[in-house]
This record gives sequence, structure tokens and C-alpha cells, in this order.
Amino acid sequence: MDVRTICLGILTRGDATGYEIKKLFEDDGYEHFVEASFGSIYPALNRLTEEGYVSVREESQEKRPDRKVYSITPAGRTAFIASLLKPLPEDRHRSPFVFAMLFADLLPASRVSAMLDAYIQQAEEKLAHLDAHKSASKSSGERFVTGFGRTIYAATLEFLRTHRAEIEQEQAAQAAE
Amino acid sequence: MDVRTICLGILTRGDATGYEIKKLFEDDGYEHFVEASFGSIYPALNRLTEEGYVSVREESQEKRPDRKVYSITPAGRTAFIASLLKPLPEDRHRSPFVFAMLFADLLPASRVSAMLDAYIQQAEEKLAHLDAHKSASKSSGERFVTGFGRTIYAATLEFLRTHRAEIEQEQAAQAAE
DNA sequence: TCGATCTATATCGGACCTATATAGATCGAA
DNA sequence: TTCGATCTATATAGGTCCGATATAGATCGA
Repeated sequence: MDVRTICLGILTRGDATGYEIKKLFEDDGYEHFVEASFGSIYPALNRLTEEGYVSVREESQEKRPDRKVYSITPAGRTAFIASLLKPLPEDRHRSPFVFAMLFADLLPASRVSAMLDAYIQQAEEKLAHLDAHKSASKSSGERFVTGFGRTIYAATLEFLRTHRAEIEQEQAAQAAE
Repeated sequence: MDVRTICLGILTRGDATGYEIKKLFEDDGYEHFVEASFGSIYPALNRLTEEGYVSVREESQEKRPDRKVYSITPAGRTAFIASLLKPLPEDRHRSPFVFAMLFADLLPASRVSAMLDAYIQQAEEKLAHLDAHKSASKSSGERFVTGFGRTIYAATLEFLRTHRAEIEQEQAAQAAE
């Protein structure tokens, strides 16, 4: 999903600034599945405005930088739906942690354990964040996605806790050689 | 993990061409976690060569384009280990499917069902591919990563099969309004 | 035998992220 | 109370990476 489509999607739920578009995914705990940086959101909104898919109103606030509040136009809504009717790109899950585990045999056992600890802790935090915002989920789609996220993190934690010993023991055996 | 580090990692396991570097991850079923395109692999190898982290030998074959076989140098090996000792970047799992599910209420029920079907089928194929190459896993790291992949896909399938009805029924209820 | 797929390298354009700059507001800790 | 940290808010430059495309002969199945 390109950043322009992501922006249009958020705007179907209500007006927002570029800043809010980024924050909404994080607050709802979707950042693991959908995210975009400011460096791509702001140019995307400019282009969407040029193309007539969104409109802007500038709210100049006292003693604050201007807020540019974006609204989706009927043309934007149509384009957004159309993009969801096209075949979806495949998921891409890039994991430096998994990559590093492939080369565990080249690393000190302590480093491997530290990586496992850090990864487990991260998954625990993400899971806690999703559970904290459980009640905020409204549409069936949102509930579905939150549940999916919880499932993935729970399965991750379960696997790591039950299988970390295997990789750590082989490390130990190797160090003893 | 940047592409240069990925290339170095593969080359710690043995010499390879740019083409083989890409294929190795796919054949072993790691492409969901680690991947790089030709458009970044070839420039990366050129730069690694300039920097002295890899060396090349050109094998000009009869009636075939030249093979450029890359080998990691001691300096490359050192740099690779060093990169694994630095804090790892976080995972990023981008899912157009999950994004689309957030907006299921804007789509026809048939489209939502079709997306679920396609996503489930993809996960089944990935899982089958991992199982097919089960025996090929050698190091404990490789076995760990293969098991991790299977866990994620299995959890995904389990969740989708038990929860797709919820989102599909809400769709149906909405259409009836 | 003809199209599809495979091996193999390479580049261009575009999409995207990271880091950085700016700037005032708010809020907690010392 | 004041100073640093964090938050709101937009924006750009540099660099990384991907997708599409080009090339070209080999192999393999229909």
C-alpha cells in the first residue's frame, strides 16, 4: 500500500492533519502492519491535493504553527475504494532479528541471549499496547485487526520462550569445543 | 538490515553470485523475513568490492553471460560480525491485507471474502514451502528460523479460519440495512 | 518447434525512510 | 522555578531500496 492510499484511508474516517495521520496508526496499535513516515506523508498530501483527492483548510492557531487539516473529496473516496478492489500487494515482514539468528553460530552466546531477550521484551510491549487499546476498537475491521495483531505477538512469544533454549544450548556446546 | 549486510551474511556461508544471493533466501523459505531485490544487490556488491569487504572472480562461461562469483574477505567478515553486535533495527511487517481489512465496511462483502480467501491461500503455500524444505535446515539458527516461520503462518491461518466469520457476518448485516 | 522459464547482470525512475531543521507549548523533576 | 524532555506541527535533503525493464542464450515441456 503506498503512502497516498494510506492517507486516503485515514481521511475516510474523518479530517486529519499530516501529523495526526501518522499518530493514528501508532495509537491504535496498527504500526506493526501499516506505517508511513513524515517524509512521505507530507509530499503525499501535497500531491493528493493537486490531484483533487483531498482538500485542505489552514487553521492558523495563536502561537502555534499552522495546522493544515485535510479532508477527502468524493473523487478521493472513489479512488480509495478502487485501490482496495485491485489485487493487494503481498505482505512483507522484514526482520533483522531473524536474519541475525541465522548467523547465531558466528556470535558469542551472550549476544544471542541478549538479542532474544530484547526481541521478547519488544513483543511483550506491543502486546500490552494492543490490550490497552482493546476497548477503543469500533468497527468489525478494527476488532479483527487488533485480534490478528494479538495472535501474531502471542504466537511469537510462545515460540521464543519454548525454543530459545535450543539455539542457546547449541551455542554453549559450540563454545565448549 | 541493509542489503550490504545481507550480502555479507550470505557470503560467510560460501561464495555466491548476485543471482544466487537472492535465490538462496527464497529457496530456504526465508523470503518472508529477509529479502533484497536485484536492483539493490548488484550495486551493493559493487560497493562492497570497492570497500574491500568482498572480492570477485569472473568466470566467463561458454555461450552464457559471465558469472561474477563473490567471496567475503577477512575485513568483510569482521565488518559483518560487528554489524550483528550493534543494536538491531526493529521488525517491520507491512500488510496491505490488514490495511484493507480496516476498511472492510466500505467494501462489498464478496470482495472481503475474496481477500480473506487469497490471504489464507498464500499463507498455506508459504507454510507448505517451509515444510518441504524442513530437512535441508542445518545449523541451529536455520532450524530456529524455519520453526519461527512455521509458527507465524500456522497462527495466522488459525486466526483467520476462526475469526473470518465475524467480519463477514458484520458485512452481511450491514448490507441488509 | 515454440513459448515459458531459468540463469545472469545491470540500470533508471520512483517510492520511501532517516536525519535534520524549525518553533512554540506543556509538563515533570530537580 | 527553571531546565530539559516531550509533544504538536510542517518540511526538505540525502540516501536506500524496489519495480520495471533490457539483454541474451539455455533448457524444457507441450
